[in-house]
Amino acid sequence: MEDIFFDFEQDATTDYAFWGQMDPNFQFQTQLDTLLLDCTTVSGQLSPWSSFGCQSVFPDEQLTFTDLDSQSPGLGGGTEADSSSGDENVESGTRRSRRLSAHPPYKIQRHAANIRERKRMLSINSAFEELRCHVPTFPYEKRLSKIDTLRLAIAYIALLREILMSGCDPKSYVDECMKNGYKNQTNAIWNTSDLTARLSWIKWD
DNA sequence: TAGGCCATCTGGTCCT
DNA sequence: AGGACCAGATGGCCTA
Repeated sequence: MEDIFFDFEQDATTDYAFWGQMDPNFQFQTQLDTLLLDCTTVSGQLSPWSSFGCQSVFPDEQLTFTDLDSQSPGLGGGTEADSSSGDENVESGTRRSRRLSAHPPYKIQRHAANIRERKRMLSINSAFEELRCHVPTFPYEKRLSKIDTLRLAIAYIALLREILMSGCDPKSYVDECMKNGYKNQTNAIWNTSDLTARLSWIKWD
């Protein structure tokens, strides 16, 4: 019996490693997260996912907008810096317009937009973090990437739907899949022996 | 070292 | 008008 492939690059099972190692940007991320969560507390506008506890153990530190300015990897070192660094050789329209528009009010608006964008991305990331908590993973598996998280979630939902439609006991259904291979109608691509193996870790009681 | 993944900045577009 | 959303560009980190 052949496996159905959900095509998750299939490498997730081959390069297991302990994950959760310290992110090199952890300190900055922590401060930024704290700031943005503080903003959320005030405004209450962040995604509902942001209230979940996945990142709740960070030290309680304060960060000002000035700190953001100085610590952000991109600010001061990225395209904005390039456009004002005196590189006269490049005079593309984009650069020219950027240079002309880099007056203080614009920069303030741009900086505010950057902060909103970072906040938006953080809310997306916290949603991904929450989703990671809901898809089956091995205890020793490395952290799923965003794309793998989405694909595994799709495969997982498809399998759950089929279990529901079958009316079988979920554990028996998974056992049957492990034994005989898994067939479904979707054309999603993920090695289902991986998926069912993951599901075998679930305590069904 | 190349490739994958990610965070960030940025400008454009859409929406309220 | 201002904010949300989006996609492209860029650079850093990590791993095979």
